[in-house]
Amino acid sequence: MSDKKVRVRFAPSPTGGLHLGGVRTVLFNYLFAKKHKGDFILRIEDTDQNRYVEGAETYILDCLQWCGLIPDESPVVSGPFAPYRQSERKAIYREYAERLVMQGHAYYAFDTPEELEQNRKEIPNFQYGQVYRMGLRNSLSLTEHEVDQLLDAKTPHVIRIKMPADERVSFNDMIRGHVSFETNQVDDKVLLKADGMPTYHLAVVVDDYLMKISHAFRGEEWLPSAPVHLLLWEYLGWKADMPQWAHLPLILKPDGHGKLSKRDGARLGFPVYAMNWFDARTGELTPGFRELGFLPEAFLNLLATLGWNDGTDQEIFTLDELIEKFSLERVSKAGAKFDFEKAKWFNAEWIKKVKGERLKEKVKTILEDKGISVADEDYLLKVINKVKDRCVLLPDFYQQAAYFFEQPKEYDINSVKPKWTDAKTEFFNLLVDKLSAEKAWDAAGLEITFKALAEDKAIKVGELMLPLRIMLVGGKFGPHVFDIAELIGKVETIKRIQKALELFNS
RNA sequence: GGCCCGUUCGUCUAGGGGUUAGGACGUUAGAUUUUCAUUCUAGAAACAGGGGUUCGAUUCCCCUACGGGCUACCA
Repeated sequence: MSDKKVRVRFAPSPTGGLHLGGVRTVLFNYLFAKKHKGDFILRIEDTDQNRYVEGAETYILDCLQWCGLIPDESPVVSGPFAPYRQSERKAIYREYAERLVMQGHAYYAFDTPEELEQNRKEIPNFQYGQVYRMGLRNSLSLTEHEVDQLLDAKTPHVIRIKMPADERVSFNDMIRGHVSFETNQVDDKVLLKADGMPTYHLAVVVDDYLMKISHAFRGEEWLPSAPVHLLLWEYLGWKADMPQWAHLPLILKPDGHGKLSKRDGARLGFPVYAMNWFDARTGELTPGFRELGFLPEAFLNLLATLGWNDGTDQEIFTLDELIEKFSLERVSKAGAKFDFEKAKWFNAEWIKKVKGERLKEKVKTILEDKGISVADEDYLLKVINKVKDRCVLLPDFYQQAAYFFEQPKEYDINSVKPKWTDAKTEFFNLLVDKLSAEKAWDAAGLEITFKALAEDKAIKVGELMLPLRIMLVGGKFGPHVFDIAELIGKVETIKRIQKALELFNS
């Protein structure tokens, strides 16, 4: 690695929500940058007017915010290489494209999209390149005079790279090692579109150069266009400054085949986007990990271990640990199928690991959204610490915590009724008296009182525990019953027993 | 079709010329929990196939198969 400052960039196009794979690319960029005390830049690649979606850029920003992966330079924080939106850099690219034309490494092409479409249909394996370009309308096949005329008449045209014949371009990928391509196999990619906007190919090279990017991470789907980019770096005379590349393995569908897509999430019932994405045009809402109840720590953790490991058995990592331990040599080459079950496991682990305090605001919101008012935050914290080990997703806190704040709405009566007896009614009536007289109100003391009375009445404790649970909780779940009684307090405990007693006896 | 990349339990993966091929999720069985979950213990479960190289290959090489990606004036 050279001694130049590490600068990496995440360069999404604002066309919709941020996909799992996108966030993982951000993560790896971020980890690499922070590990090497470098800069992490966010650059918006909005060169396609047609696919631009309102709100997508804000979404990306919010998403990075949620994950805690904050860029050092971006359209909003700015920096020495602004602007960071390619649409605002439009004028820059033309100059370089023209330069390539002058040097003979690129040329004007006047073919209409329809003509090309026609060719692709009629000629098997049609490629705009070596074989066919002289038969098409461009500044290579036309005379200088004809070209000037077309240009003067403002004929719509693009600029294409002229792929050289019979060359082998190769480079060293940080993940894959040596990769090489035959130039004859690559077509003359469009560099500058008819609307004057650059394509990704030109823009990424120009901006990576201008923004002094040292290492470039992107998905494996970009590997086939690497030779184009490589040649561009060379032709523009920047080869010495070319970033080192790393093509990340893809995240695949859990079942069938192919890249994981938004559709798969809907089909298989799990999120694919980081956060909810609402498409104003279609009115469609695509669910996200955040809203489903994932902690950002867990989300990042599961993404990090999808294609990377530290060589030990450790699976749970904090962001700081990831920064410390991350290394590209340990990124795997093969694509990984996404496993939502394991994703949930990561979240459960993080809910257990994290301090109750960290969960307070989130749980409060969940409860309040369900109409439960949370006045006492210390009490909430106690409740959270009692039940957090039983929650996989944040919304699970509703079921696990609601009964600490209000009487059960529903009772699992069927678990009690068949074995209900008058003796039990008598027991609980006596219990109410005993509890009323209880001085100290703590779980251990309550349990002693309860068991003593049971023995006195000659009823098996086991016969009484479940009814008491149903009385306090409403169902067969939750922590130790006496812990619950202690927390909800004397008055509430007695109230619930009395109310349930009426229900059981009606 | 062409080009490129890849291939260890169902899934994520560790390992690496000589190992009882390790871990995790999930799954199965059991223990603990007078509920449920947690936790704990145990079990089933993998080197795609064929050729080389080698004393020895799952590991290195080649081929095949399979999987994936790209093949737009999209990124």
